[in-house]
Amino acid sequence: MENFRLSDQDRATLQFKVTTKLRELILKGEFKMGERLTQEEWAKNLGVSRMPIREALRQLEVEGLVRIEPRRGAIVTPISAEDVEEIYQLRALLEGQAVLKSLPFLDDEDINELERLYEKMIALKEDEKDMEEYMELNAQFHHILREGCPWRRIKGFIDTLWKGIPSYTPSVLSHHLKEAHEEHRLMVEYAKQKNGEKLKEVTENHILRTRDNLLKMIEKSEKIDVE
Amino acid sequence: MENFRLSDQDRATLQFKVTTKLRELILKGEFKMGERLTQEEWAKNLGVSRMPIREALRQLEVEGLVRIEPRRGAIVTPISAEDVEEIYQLRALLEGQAVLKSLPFLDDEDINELERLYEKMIALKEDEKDMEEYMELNAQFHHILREGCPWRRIKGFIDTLWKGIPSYTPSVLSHHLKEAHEEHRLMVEYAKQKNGEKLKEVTENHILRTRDNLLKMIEKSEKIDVE
DNA sequence: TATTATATTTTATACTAGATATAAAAGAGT
DNA sequence: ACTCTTTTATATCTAGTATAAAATATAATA
Repeated sequence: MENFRLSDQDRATLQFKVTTKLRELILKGEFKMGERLTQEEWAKNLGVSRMPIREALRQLEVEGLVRIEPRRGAIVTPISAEDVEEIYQLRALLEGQAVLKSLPFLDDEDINELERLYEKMIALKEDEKDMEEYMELNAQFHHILREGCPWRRIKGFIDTLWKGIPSYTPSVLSHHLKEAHEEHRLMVEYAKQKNGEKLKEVTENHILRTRDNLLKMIEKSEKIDVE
Repeated sequence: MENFRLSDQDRATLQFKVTTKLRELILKGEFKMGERLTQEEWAKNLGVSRMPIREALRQLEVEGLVRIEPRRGAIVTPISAEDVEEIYQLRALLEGQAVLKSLPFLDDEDINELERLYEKMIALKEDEKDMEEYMELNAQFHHILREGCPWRRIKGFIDTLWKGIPSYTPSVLSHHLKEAHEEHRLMVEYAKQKNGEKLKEVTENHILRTRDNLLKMIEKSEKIDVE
């Protein structure tokens, strides 16, 4: 009983739920490229009025998942390999900077939490159930690292990028686990040493390597689709 | 008659106008720190219903100008020196990357437009009226430079940062004009040469130097306020 | 009397639903 | 094939209702 962090504030508003639901559907690939998302249709589908849908769409526009044209509506713009490249390269750029600014503000409690999460991650098995858990722990790990950063905007941008990351199958993930574990270990190490520059460096490399692994996987799976 | 660029798409919706208006008011410092912005009050003030206000606030939240607490409403969070530091440092980071990715996609027409804008800027006088013109030309100049970049998200982030920049008095600006002119000249030069790395470098330095000038000015003006 | 707890009123947001305006599509006429 | 009109679909806006938080008043206890 030590973690009081709210999962995402207690945003129990309808608008928040609708945003989460639609984001999930888009990232799962439930919409075709360029498909139009009509407000009334989805209001019916989700059993709410049109306004929460409207507001959700406006937020998803900022996240880059839909494009809104005035008086024309929302057009879904799903994720391509180019998007993965963009998201991860920007994450490297921004999270590198964020952890550097964050580190001086992290206390012993935070560092302990990092280590605890690291231990949990290396203890996981590589089956489907545990990979979901891994995703969650990994997100928490990175979140704590940047949390101390006093810059509001950079944290907002990074959160947006995280929300735009499609969820990948366990097989994709398990391939990069060994490397990821070692990088995470180094990150904890440098955080303990309060070595900001080194922490920034390994964070950037960690994210860029993840990008390379994902792109390789996507390339492979696209080839299989064609055959 | 060669410039068909729409000022910001022809977003003639009420919601767009309201967002623009409220953003302007916040950046002008018309609200006190932490002041609550009630929907109904501003609906009356602007002569519209509450919904366009709601949507505007949600967008301004993403831009970091207000904070929305569920069932409590919008709280204005104005700009501090720390914010200026953050905005310009992030602009350097992101615009540097964006122009690098953009340059290969810029055609001769774009480069000519850059040069034309540069010529216009150096021809301006340093009085108030012309400084407003300078701000506009400068924004267009930077916009064209990054426009070719195929990454949606980075351009969205940069646009957000630009929207959050408070407008400064001519006296602040005129102090850095000579340096800015020289940097802009170099940027045109490197763009012509298709030298992406150099362009990135000078763009970053240009923005960071602007940051330093602004911070010095803010420091000075804050001292005057205290006396 | 002061102070805490509880009930009531007030205020503002979140939501629903209906009216309006606008843009794309279909159809009629040249 | 092209322009103009009509239709239809759908986003945008207004207005009214419900609900939650905050403020105030009332009661109870030390």
